[in-house]
Amino acid sequence: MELSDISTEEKIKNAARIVFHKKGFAASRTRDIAEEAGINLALLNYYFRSKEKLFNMVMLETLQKFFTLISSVFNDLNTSLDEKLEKFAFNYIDLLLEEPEIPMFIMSEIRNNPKVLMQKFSMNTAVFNSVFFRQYTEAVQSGRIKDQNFLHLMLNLIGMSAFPFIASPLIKEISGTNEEDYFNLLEERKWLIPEWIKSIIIK
Amino acid sequence: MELSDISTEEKIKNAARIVFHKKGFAASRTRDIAEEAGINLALLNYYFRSKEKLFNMVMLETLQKFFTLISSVFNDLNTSLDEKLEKFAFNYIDLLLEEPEIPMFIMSEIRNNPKVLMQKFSMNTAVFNSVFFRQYTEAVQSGRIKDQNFLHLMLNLIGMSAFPFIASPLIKEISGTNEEDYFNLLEERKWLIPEWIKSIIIK
DNA sequence: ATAACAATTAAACAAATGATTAAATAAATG
DNA sequence: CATTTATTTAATCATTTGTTTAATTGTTAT
Repeated sequence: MELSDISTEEKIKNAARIVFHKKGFAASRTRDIAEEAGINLALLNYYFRSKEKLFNMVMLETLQKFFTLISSVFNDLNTSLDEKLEKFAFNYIDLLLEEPEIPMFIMSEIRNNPKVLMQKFSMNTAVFNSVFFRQYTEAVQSGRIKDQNFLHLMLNLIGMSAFPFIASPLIKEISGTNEEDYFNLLEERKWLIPEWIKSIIIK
Repeated sequence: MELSDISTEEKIKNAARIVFHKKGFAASRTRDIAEEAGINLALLNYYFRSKEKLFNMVMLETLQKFFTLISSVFNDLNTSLDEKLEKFAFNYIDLLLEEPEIPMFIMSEIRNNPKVLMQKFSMNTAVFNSVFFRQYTEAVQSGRIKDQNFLHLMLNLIGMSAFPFIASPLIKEISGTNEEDYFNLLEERKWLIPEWIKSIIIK
């Protein structure tokens, strides 16, 4: 019983993640999720109490994954500023190649739920109190890099990595690029983005 | 009658644009739109035949606005490559400061509707057969700038401009930046992005 | 002014959808 | 084995939501 319990519950959660990530909360039907999971509709409310509770669980795990990655790179005491740029682009794009819907999912859902879910994370610590931030500030003060708002760096680093996934359907359509070529382009960016960022911030 | 007809129809379309842009198709209720327009619910189906038709109209106008801007900058015969970078960042961010929801709206809706709406535009001409593209190719061949896929440039240019709007709620939340400071940051980017792009592509 | 047409409204309909129930089946326990 | 507990299912409920209808009001033209 133990095993099958976990199994069914996991099946639902996995299906919910797939459907919610792809279509967002409002466009996702509980029947879609039940079908995707291959289970009876009522089981969804048996294991989780409502569509909303199930969604919150998926959202929480997704944000967790995102911020765990950020924090582990940005708060590593053993890497330099440059190494952090390299590691972030590489690990983040790698993650998104496995789950390309994550950026769109997070951004589009947060525009509806303002800040409810966010506050459970110590995101400020992960980013703005990070070792990365300290190293950046020091590099500015020592005159090695330009004195630009740290937010610009974050927007450029995260944006350069995530935007190609967010805009993927549009870009593929207008450029006529196929799946494989687009994948190769993203692989290239793992190496190019750190170089680009460096050439942007260096004096 | 003429005047009030147009007025009511416009009221509905404006309300639809506001609601659809903010919440997307699936999360928008026809009743929301009617209320936003200050009209009776039935008038929505009287003037437009369905929620979907109304949505398509809004989507079409939004894409129109976006691609008109792109094309007018990228196909100007009287500006250089560098001037086009400057003009695009400036005009595009200016447009988005007035309607910040546009990027999120376009990207999130296109992930559901694959390519239906897109083909009505000559986007390929606006971007990949553009004067801009030709100037870029020539600059590469003459050895002035690096030989990198044109798509990287497009992703970086559009991404750097649009991503701050897409990620606005998330970034404001984790950085604790208020509305005014974020606005100033975006104003700064109108000037910074062209410089960044140049330093990325220059040899 | 009145007939014809257009615009507006309140009410209702029908389908979709999140949630619940009660019965059936499976598993665990003693 | 008998009983209790957990899981699963089919059917149903209640609400939401896009759309329609029928009546009312407003406008135009003869």
